[in-house]
Amino acid sequence: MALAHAILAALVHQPRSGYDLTKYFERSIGFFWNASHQQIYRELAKLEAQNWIDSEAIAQASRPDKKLYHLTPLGHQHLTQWVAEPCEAVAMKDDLLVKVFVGSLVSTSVIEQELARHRQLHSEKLATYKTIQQEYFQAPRQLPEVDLFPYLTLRRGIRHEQEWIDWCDEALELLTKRSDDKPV
Amino acid sequence: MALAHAILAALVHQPRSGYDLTKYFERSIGFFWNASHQQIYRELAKLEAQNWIDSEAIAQASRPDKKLYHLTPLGHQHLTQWVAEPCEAVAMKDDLLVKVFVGSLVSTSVIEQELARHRQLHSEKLATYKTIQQEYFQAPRQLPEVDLFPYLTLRRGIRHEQEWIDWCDEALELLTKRSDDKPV
DNA sequence: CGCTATTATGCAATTAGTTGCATTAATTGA
DNA sequence: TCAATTAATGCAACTAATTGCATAATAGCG
Repeated sequence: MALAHAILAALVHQPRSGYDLTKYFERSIGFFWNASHQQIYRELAKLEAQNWIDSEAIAQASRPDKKLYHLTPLGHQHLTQWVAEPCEAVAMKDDLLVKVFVGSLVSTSVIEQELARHRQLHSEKLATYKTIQQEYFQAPRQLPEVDLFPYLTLRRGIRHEQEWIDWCDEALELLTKRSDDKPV
Repeated sequence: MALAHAILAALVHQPRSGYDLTKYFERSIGFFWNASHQQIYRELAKLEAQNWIDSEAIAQASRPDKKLYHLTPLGHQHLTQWVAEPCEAVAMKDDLLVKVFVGSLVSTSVIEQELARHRQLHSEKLATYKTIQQEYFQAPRQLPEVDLFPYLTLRRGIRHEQEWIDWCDEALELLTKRSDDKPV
């Protein structure tokens, strides 16, 4: 049910259309919960049927019409309740690690290249996060509470990407040192 | 298709039964790819039908009989090919972060308690990983290549859990400092 | 005028994962 | 001897997610 709740969370401060939500799930909340537009539209229909959200048809002149979804009091209540519930720690699930685990099946350079590539991907993501941090969160201790929480999730993103980079470096160092010892 | 490949990976060095695999997915490879026994048995049937693995019936006196699954040359070939393919970075997906994101909906202490609880869960996991490290990987630079790769995945686990703990600490520090300023 | 991009919404099929239930056999401890 | 635990395997129903396809309207460019 977490997609449902992620959508409710995205509607707390403002109404959004399915399209808006799709965009929103490509940044912000999408940094730790992603969903395709197909998923989002399907879920919106369910949520509206349950009366956790309702929709407002907006006719637009310069663009196709849209439906703006608002959180209902019932939806707000359910979201609040869900936030207060404890949840389990999610387990890692990462195919790259499965590949590394049996990395001895292929040439070391294949793994090295893949690690270098992922290091690059993560450092790009880190740069994105750091830009957001600099633009919106200059003085975290002065933030109003509503903004402190999103800031904390951004901090998690930054730490996460940094951790990835550091691990890639450690792994690459160990692998390259080894291939120095045993050249092909 | 990654569960299929995770199973193949688990069978590279030795044959295992569905039950063995279930146990294996509770540790080792399961630290970064988990699966229930129902999933595993279903997948084993598929893999055998594709001839990527084959089974050997083992009659046991002191226990129920079992089926030992072996990787076939075809399965080995597909696994090797899959390992060599590049893969995408997996996005984070974590309900705790969704909850923190809209943490302002509930009392700060609710979030603080949840963060403290997760900090505990992650430090327990970290302790598990560190024990494994000490028992099996004393001298990483002297490891044969086959063991170096699993060691690298363990290192990732350790860094990951440490990163979680550090983030929880940072978050708790920011939240408690704030609640000092504005007591209820 | 036609092409591409953007905005906007959705259905259908398939694959992956979760949850609940079920069975058989032996071991161990009360 | 009975109950609980461990070893062992699996089906069925349901939910969640991915993939592929489809449509429609407008804007902007050449």
